[in-house]
Amino acid sequence: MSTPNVAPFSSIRLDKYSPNPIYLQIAEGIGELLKSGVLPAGYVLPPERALCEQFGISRMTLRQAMGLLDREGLIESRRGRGTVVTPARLRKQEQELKSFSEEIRDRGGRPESRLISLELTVPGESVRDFFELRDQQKVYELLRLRLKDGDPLALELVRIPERLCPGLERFDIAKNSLYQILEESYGLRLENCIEEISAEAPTSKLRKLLALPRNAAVLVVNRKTFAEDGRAVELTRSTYRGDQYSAVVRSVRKKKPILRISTSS
Amino acid sequence: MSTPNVAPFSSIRLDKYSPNPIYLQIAEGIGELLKSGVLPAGYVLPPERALCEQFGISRMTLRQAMGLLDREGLIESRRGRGTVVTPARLRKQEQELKSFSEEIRDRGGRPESRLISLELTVPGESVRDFFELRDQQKVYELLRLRLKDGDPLALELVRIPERLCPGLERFDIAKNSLYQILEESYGLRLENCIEEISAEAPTSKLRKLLALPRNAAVLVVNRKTFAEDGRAVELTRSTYRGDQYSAVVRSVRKKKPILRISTSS
DNA sequence: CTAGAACAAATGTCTATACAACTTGCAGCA
DNA sequence: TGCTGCAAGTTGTATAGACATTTGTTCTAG
Repeated sequence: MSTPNVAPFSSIRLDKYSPNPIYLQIAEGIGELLKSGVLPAGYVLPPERALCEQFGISRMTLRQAMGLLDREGLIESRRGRGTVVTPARLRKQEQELKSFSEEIRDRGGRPESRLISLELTVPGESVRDFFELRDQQKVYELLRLRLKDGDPLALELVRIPERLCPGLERFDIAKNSLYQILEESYGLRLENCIEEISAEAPTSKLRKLLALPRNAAVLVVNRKTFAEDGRAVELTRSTYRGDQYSAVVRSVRKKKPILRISTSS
Repeated sequence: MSTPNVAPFSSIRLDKYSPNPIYLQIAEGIGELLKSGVLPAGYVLPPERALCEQFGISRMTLRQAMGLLDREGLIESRRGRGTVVTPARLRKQEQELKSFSEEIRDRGGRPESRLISLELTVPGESVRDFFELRDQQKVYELLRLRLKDGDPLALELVRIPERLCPGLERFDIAKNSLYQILEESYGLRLENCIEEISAEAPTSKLRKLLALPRNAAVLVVNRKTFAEDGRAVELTRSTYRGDQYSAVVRSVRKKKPILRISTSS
């Protein structure tokens, strides 16, 4: 149990003329102290009123900042007792939508991509329904081999409606991230996806492409991606080498009520 | 685009003497209207000041309620414009930690369990490190066959330190949910888990147990479960029939800043 | 010595208000 | 006609204070 001490907070400088509101500056400042470990897990924060005085702000404003930190699971407050720093492993961490390249890089690998084919075709019924297309509206079908550190890791079949990105074939898809092209050149801001992960035995064709050892399985990820406005953007089937790749998922136990105050930009 | 209309909100009754605070009552009331579809996606909520007057509360209190709804992705506010109801598919939905039984039931199946063995053993090094055990401290090893609608679906190996649940063998584990026993009889409140999902080719023993067809793969889920206080509680390896089961994951694109106010109980 | 009362300290809830920043539509002017 | 600028409406940010509720401690009465 550490003693509340105002000293570490003096490093936080408020800029009254910043475009960022005060409560955000406070939250970011304290958040830094928490994430960097300057304030260790179990540390008892000074009472709200002391911090208000320290920063020269009103209590509601401070509580707005504390709400953000609480929402991230960085601190935990209890009425009558005080506010303590949460141990790192209890902090929240949302499942994050990443492109193949982003994910491989996060895992410390070097991603690479080889375009096998790019076609513009009339989709089957299920794909057409998913994208809510009319008859004869086409979709791009992108077949790519994905590599990590030079070795084949996955085969990826991407489907995107032509309507959302006309002229996609003019981009150098092997060089640039597909997500980057969609976001920057077509203004499609991806927001969330749903993935269905299953296991299959590989076909012989796939065995060759991925250089699979005998008796290996593949991990199949079917991803549906949606834009901020809710439109379906992408339907992708990725087939990973089962001996080289695994998906990581983090879940939380459902609570009865809702939680705490924070603020939106 | 619908016209703001105060009428639907008159169904919300506030109880000044309820143990639940006003802002929670408001959030739950409006949340009901949103989730039930009484207020459809795209509906423009009355301005905050109108709602304040309607409910007879101050604006800050109303905004506390709105913050909760925003945090759940049920509504979206824009400065200068107003607040609209979010379409269902854009609403947030946290990845939820479920037991096998809970998950199968949610998918509309009938879960069943057959205990194959229950041993109390001294664990190997990696397991001991994970649970932070001293030499000679033991763990329960539970091997169960899991069935859905009478058919084998998965083989599950659960490891739990004896220290956390001494006398576990006295419970009828086939009948009762293990999670329920841990929570209700040992006070272990599970909070989150991390799962690593991979694909493998089954061993011949596994092929028999799960009645796997020729040339089928298995989906392997390694789950680490933690309690509210951060202690490691459970280490489980589940092996599912690849042709019968798939995992579903929902991810969101990372935003730059943080979001909005809400409150903790 | 203990049980209970009183108190102090901390967070939780709520009010009433003021001003800032953004959006939209409209009036008025060139 | 077309553009500018303004006014009204809406959400975002911030203040200062009051009281409620919970927890832990201290003091007192028995």
